[in-house]
Amino acid sequence: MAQPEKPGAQKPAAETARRGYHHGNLLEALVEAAAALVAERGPEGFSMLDAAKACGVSASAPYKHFADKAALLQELARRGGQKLFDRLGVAWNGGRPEAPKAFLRLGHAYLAFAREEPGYYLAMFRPGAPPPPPLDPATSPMGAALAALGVGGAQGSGIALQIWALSHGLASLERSGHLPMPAEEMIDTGVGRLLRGLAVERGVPPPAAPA
Amino acid sequence: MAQPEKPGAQKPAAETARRGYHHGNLLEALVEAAAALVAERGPEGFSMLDAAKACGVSASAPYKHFADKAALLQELARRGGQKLFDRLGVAWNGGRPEAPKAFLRLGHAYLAFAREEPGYYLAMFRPGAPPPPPLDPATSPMGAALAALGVGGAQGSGIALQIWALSHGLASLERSGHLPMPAEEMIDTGVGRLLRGLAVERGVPPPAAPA
DNA sequence: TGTACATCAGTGAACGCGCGTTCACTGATGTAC
DNA sequence: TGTACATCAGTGAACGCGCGTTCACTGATGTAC
Repeated sequence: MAQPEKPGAQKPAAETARRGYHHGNLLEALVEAAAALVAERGPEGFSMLDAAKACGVSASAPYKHFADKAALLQELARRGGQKLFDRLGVAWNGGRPEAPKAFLRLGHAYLAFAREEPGYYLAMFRPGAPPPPPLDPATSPMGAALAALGVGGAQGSGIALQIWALSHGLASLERSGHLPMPAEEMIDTGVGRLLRGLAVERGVPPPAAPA
Repeated sequence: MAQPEKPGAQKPAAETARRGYHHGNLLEALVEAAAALVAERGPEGFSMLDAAKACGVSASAPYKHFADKAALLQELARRGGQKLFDRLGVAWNGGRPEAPKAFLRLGHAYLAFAREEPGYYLAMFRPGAPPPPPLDPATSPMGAALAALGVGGAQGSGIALQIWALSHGLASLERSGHLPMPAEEMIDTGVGRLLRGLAVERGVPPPAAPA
């Protein structure tokens, strides 16, 4: 499944470069091309033919690597989950053990992912995608992330889910052009308010608003 | 544009009922059919032919009322904006002048709209939809709503936008099956926390958590 | 009340297109001897 | 080092389909006289 990168094999602009009859790394190139196309036109606006064309390959070649179009999109979503999971983990660990800082970084990482990897992001949340078992750590990336962070499941205060929902909403609204101010600002004040609100709820002194 | 309802013209299951050569209210029926189809299969999974079929009409009939497919989807989004605007207004006014209550109702109304009118909701926020000028009250439904509520624009505390983003995120995550608990619960505690956090920020006594 | 006519919402056949997918094939690669 | 062969990632022609859209038409409706 995982194609190890050969040491000497640099490939800038991998999609268009062909090295002869065999492509060499068509599977990877197809995923990248799909991500770019989905980013451009949305999950439904992309076609197998376009992906093949972007890789400089005949229309039937992709079927040597993916059973059908749905399989390619699913792989895109799967990888998106992995990428997001990695980013969230780095962000969280970079902020621990200060909860406010960690949660803030989590939100920023989420926004950055949606912005920098729109193809993967859209593939993950496309309408009609097979819904994962809710927050099952085995299949849902956020489930895995939240579980790994020790804040998942239905048993907690819900603060992690609220920060996730806020981030997700901001990312979506930014994408569709509805936000009149930078999403980062909204995350900063929003996460601060959620955490301070939670502290008040629990009767502990609320953390100060960060600079 | 607005087709006044004839007093005696009851129309249960309007789409399928034909009264002869002329449909009588094809435009309305097409919009309703489109909403149902989009709800079922997503904004890209619906076709003009399906809409026509659902109305019991030939494939070319819709073009007497809409220039093309995009025009139908746009009309769907426009009406969705109107419906949402109406719901939000009712919710807000039903909670005023108590801000916590009003904001809570706002969030619930948003969730209810996404749940009960998924066709309109998806049409409004479909990827690739022409982005409205950000929160322009003239064209953006939320812009109009927020402006009417006196909380819009970039000048405020951003609390309205945060509640919107939280609601939007929860609605989207619920749709895609990612939420492990009822969205209403998350709204209740989330809005409470945001408002209490804002109060702390401003140095005023925070509102108690509602029952 | 009856006829002529303008209007216009519908029909249905036809088009061109792009897409997903198949299938028999062929060229390149690597391994066995 | 050289030849035979298995493997398999590619080709390219072909298919069937559904869709968006057009066009000349026709049936129903309402108004003028």
